[in-house]
Amino acid sequence: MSKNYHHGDLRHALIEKTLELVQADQVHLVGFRELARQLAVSRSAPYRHFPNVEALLAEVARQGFAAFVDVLEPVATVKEYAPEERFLELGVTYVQFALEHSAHYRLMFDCAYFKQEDFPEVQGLAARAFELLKRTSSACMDKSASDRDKVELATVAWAFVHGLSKLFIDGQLPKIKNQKRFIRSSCQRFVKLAQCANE
Amino acid sequence: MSKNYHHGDLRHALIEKTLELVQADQVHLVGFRELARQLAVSRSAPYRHFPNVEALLAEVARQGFAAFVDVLEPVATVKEYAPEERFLELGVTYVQFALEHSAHYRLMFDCAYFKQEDFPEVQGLAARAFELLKRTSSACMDKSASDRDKVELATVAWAFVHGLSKLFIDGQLPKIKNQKRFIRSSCQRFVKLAQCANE
DNA sequence: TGTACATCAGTGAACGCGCGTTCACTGATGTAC
DNA sequence: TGTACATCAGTGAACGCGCGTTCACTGATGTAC
Repeated sequence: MSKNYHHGDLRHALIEKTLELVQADQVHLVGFRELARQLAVSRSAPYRHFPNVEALLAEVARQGFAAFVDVLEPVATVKEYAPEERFLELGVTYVQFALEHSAHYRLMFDCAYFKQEDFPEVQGLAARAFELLKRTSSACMDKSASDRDKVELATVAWAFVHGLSKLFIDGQLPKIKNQKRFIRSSCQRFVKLAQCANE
Repeated sequence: MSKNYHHGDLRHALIEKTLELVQADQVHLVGFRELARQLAVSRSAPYRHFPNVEALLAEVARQGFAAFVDVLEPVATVKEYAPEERFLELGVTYVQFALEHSAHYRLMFDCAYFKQEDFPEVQGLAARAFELLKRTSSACMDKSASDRDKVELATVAWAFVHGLSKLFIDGQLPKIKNQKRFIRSSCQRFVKLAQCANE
């Protein structure tokens, strides 16, 4: 494989470079010209792999969601856990994924980058993630709980983990010493909420 | 005041138009040229009022934070309320402000628009808002609670209201029938959490 | 094993566009006398 | 009350820039015979 002409795996390189720029708070630089420049490739080369920038961003988000579901699903299905334990671990896993893959997380949930409705595969994966959350939180409720209540609890839980992730990622929190410990303990507080909801 | 030459209050008009575009999910259109076009004014007119677009966005955010603090502060200082009541009302007020002023809220908390560290006045107002939240949530805790615990509870509360606001604003929630009622009831659930934290 | 050919991935020039910003200018407004 | 002048807010032409996108092209790779 020649080093000068055929890049080898430009498609993959475009995706990686995009993540790198997002991570470095430089989304405004994500564009075919700039990417081509940074990858030392001609301006028009990216068009071999994506019809336009939006499609590239959507593909990155899709991969992010796929990885997200892959990480959450096993946690949501551990049979040995009690419902509250599963709920807790799912929350912790959610926030940790967001922090470890912050560039992905940003692209996944910031509607400014691409129109989710134009990419049904992305929507499908996002819906699966929410379903996992709903199923796991619902398992902590009384069997008599209405579907409306279940959706509400899932939404409240989602708001919490999403908000926490966003504040961390955007650097808006006052410094916290032991981040992992903080995430776990705040999620623990949160699970109690589900128990209160039954009362 | 001539209608054709002197605009009258271009500064104000620029701010309003910016909010209008953000509200309509068209932040990408916010720029001096486009604003000038929409306000039927020459390209260079905006420079009479702001040195650059970032300064305009920061000013809009500053006004947003000022209004935010103005709305939260009275709620946080109602003496007739019990601590838990104040905490609850503050949360409800927070989310309602975010939804009623969603364009402002976006500019206030999305770090992509301008560098907050370059605008100390904005930072100061943001810090005041967090202080209000911290003071109000702390009042619900045992007197023996450490400052660390107080910051933690405030952060958890912030994560929740911020996450809920963001999900609503970005249209990522499944449809909810009675939005106001939902906000109140989920904040109520949340306040119980503060009580649990004392146990 | 060698050659001919199809295919694929990247090139580089070119088009048109919108942006930010500067600058000498001018019309409108307010103020001093 | 009227005039002269300073000041302010907007004009419009111009500069340079980076972007997305198209298009005819060519070098590299793989495959069939």
